[in-house]
Amino acid sequence: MARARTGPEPQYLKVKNHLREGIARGHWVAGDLLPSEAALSLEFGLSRMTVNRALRELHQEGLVQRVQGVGSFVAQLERISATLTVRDVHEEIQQRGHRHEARVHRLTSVAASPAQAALLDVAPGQTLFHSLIVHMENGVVIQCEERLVNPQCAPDYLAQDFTRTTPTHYLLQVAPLSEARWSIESTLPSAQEARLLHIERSEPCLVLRRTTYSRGLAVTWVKLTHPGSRYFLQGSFQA
Amino acid sequence: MARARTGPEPQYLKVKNHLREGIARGHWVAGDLLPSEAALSLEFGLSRMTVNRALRELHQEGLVQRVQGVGSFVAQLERISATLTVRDVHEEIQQRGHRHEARVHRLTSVAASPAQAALLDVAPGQTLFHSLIVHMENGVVIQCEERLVNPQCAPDYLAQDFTRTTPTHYLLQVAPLSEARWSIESTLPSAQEARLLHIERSEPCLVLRRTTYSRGLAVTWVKLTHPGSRYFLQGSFQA
DNA sequence: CAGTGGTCTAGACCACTGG
DNA sequence: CAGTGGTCTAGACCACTGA
Repeated sequence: MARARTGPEPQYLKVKNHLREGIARGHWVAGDLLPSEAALSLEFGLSRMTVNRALRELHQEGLVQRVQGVGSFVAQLERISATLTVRDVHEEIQQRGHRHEARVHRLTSVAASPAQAALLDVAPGQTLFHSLIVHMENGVVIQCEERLVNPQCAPDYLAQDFTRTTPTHYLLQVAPLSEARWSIESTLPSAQEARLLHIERSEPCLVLRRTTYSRGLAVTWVKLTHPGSRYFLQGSFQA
Repeated sequence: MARARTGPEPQYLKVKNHLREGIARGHWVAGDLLPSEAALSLEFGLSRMTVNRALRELHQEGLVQRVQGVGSFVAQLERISATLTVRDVHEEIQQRGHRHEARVHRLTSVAASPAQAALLDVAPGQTLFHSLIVHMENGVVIQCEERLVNPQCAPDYLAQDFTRTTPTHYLLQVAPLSEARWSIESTLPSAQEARLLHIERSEPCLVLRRTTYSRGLAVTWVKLTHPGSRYFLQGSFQA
């Protein structure tokens, strides 16, 4: 997807880069007023629409603050944002050129406890699917995946072979993703998790919890537990 | 900044929402070909530019895959992305309506060890600034901030009063942010960190490491250590 | 070749801001 | 009021794809 144009650099990108570099070099600092669309149109000899696109995209990227009737300003970068991408384990491991294996420790239906019911926003006692799967990279356990699934959204969940596909992959096919809420924390593993991950109960774990919604319904809740010594998240932020 | 228009919904948003809902409802599923710009122009009675904007923005948001000469497709959402925002501690605590306090335990210059030199991409032995600050929310320690700073980028770093401003805030003023690389992991604290955070050495911590660049130079490296029991990251993903 | 998306123009009308 | 950004049009030319 990276831009692979053969032709010359688009004009709107020239404007974007001009402003981006000016900001990066400190020519304009946070809070400064940038040239207006009209001024940039003249300076670059472009139509206003083209300049507008450059400024609009910088705004979408959070680098520029725009106020109708006033002007465009360099944004206060008090927050540092980055895109956190949570990939499907299978895909992530394969991309590293490694071998992925999964062991299904549990795949059953349960009557929702009050706590479980709250996670998926259903009534206590309602039937839910519950799975517990351990994922291995080249034979080493790196993730323990405990999951609750709303049967309404994926009635055939229990019939899947999760040594051949992953719950994430299956559920995304069955129920198009519309929203997700997640959290990341650091905790000690439960006795069961320690056993499944082959670690001591004293080894810290990176835990990712996520609830996924489709068409306004909570489809699934998942807790992904990783040994802290074998897993971390990373990313970068540009501009 | 949230859209607060008084007038009617813009046309390009109508098209965006139409497509977004179709995807969320499963009318089109991952890999499906969406109507062409020309088709949508006719359907909605809009110019191609307006429809183009709708599709382009959906592409930028990762929901749609576009191939020149072929068409626009519903993207494979194998990855779940979210914007991870790392805020300035001070701002984060104030936003919760709480009181922020900082204690400066170290603020000195050091000769870079080989390991430290590598973090900021300078020569070993070069002078670096080293700070160790503890941040408290309503009197409770929630973050231990260890930082290395390149003196070239912030020569007056040692003269700042970090009980009144934060290093993040100061450095963003002095050296405009152009790039950052970060990682998140779960580890046990060092003896020093445990002491500063008032926790046992057996309590897991959420650790955020980040290197920040300005004008191509590494400005600062920071390690933010949080007690796992008192801190976690969270976020959401839409569309 | 016809159909797609990628870009660009030279206008236009509007809503909003500040003096 | 003049100046700003927000949106929209009806064309245009181009690069790319697949038949």
